[in-house]
Amino acid sequence: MTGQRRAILRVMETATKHLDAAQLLRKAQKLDASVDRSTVYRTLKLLKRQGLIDELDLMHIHGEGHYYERKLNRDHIHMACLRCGKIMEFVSDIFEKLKGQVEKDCRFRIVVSRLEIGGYCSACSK
Amino acid sequence: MTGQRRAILRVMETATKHLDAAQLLRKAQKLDASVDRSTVYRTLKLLKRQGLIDELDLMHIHGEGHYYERKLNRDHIHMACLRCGKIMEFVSDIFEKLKGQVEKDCRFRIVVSRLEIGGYCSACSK
DNA sequence: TTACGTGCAAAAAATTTGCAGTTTC
DNA sequence: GAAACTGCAAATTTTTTGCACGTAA
Repeated sequence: MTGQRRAILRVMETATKHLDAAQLLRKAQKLDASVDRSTVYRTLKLLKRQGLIDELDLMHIHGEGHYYERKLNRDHIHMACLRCGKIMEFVSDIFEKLKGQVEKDCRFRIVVSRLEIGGYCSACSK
Repeated sequence: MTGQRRAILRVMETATKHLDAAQLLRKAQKLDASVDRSTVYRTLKLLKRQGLIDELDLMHIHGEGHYYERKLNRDHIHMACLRCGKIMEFVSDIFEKLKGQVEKDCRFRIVVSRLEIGGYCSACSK
């Protein structure tokens, strides 16, 4: 556990929205100016492998990069408005049921799952 | 409608598995040697916007690129085995129900949705 | 004809790697 | 002290863009 990793983890823990690698780098450098881009990528890969964070695309509304958020107890769906760009989250029992069905019907042991939906939010579909 | 686009479309239509941009380029060039990488990307963007193809990550099992498949009537889930790399598809009524719930409960008009699951297939979890 | 599509080459964006030196435990 | 981690710079990988030319309708 190094100072650089501590800074990156701190940023992930306190983030209020989904961050991409570049944003994460900038924020981590405010806590420890020595943090390098490659350390960010290396740490993200590590956290991903440990299952501590989730990687998102958010429907690539901005660019081709990835976004990250820490994994919480409860999985959630991400919805991205194709017009205003707003990202919404939604927890659903039906989603849990669906995953249960996949595990059972396909005999597939789920490690990670990602449901992203693109469309128009209530404000934008008026 | 140009010869290049025809070649790209033909490849998409006859593909038996998910192709990334580089594979699509190679296959399209076998039909029309003049097809350029940028035309592939431009055509993919077009087809994506028209809702004729879906873009997938397949959990980034190989590299950071995207995969493409033509959109069929019925949406399906993609499962990627983290050990053997096999990609499986699964159609589920519960998935349809989940999307209905999102549209209703969140007043969100769904245009495109993508559910990807990473884990271990039946053969690999033995 | 004329708007749209194309190849080419170069740039941009996103991520990874080799390496020599540092830090953690 | 050994193993793991780091910054740096350069390389890869993936996608996009500008531009002059070509082609479908």
